[in-house]
Amino acid sequence: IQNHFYAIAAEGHAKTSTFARGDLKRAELHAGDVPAGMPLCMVNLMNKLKDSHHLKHGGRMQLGLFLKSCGLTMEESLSFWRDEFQKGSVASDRFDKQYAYSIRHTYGKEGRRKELSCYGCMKIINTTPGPGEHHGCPYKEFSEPRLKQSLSAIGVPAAEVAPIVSLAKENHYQLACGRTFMATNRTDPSESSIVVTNPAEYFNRARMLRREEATTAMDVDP
RNA sequence: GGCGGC
DNA sequence: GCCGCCAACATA
Ligand code: SF4
Repeated sequence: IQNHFYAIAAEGHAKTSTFARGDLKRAELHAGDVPAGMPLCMVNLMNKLKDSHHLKHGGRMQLGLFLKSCGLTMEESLSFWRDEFQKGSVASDRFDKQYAYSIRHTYGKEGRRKELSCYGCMKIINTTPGPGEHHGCPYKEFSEPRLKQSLSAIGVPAAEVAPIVSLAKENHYQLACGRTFMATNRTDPSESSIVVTNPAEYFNRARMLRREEATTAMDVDP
């Protein structure tokens, strides 16, 4: 038996399955900052974006819908992408013509007016990035040295890197990702393993845990 | 990125 | 070259 991601929702309709909308704010993404608690696939896209000031279509979809589910409003998303692309070779007038419509569309403000939500892990894992693309799941796509380096970079303790890489090598990507979650968050000790199914849920739950920790710390030290 | 229109 | 429209999810 493996603990599922929603194991905490023991109550009647505590309802975490359709993970609550996150509360990520535009200000947390300033200056190319990568907010703590993001899964490796999204950290990777954030880094590539801040590095090259651009992402191909697949990357924009994967990261854009993720940020939306993390809580960015449409205005915040437009601001974020416009500013980031503007640091590269896409001036704001070209951005408005070439990229803004698609963002409004995912927020249900154009065409059929239907909102989209974050890709699930299955879809991301089953997508293979081509040359110059950085979407997809790092636990599947990265070479072993690169995965090790990336895990260290997001704060996984040295002793935890090997077991995670091992899970990834056995093609247990979502388990590897769950183990990374456990290695970088104060999870319930009763959880022996975690299968990550959705990146936004990963992030929103990481923030919940950090918030809980911050408030309990304040209670102890008033 | 795909489809479509001029 | 200009432009519009689309995709996701879980759930019964
Ligand atoms: S398992 Fe899911 S969340 Fe974790 S890196 Fe892969 S796709 Fe992203």
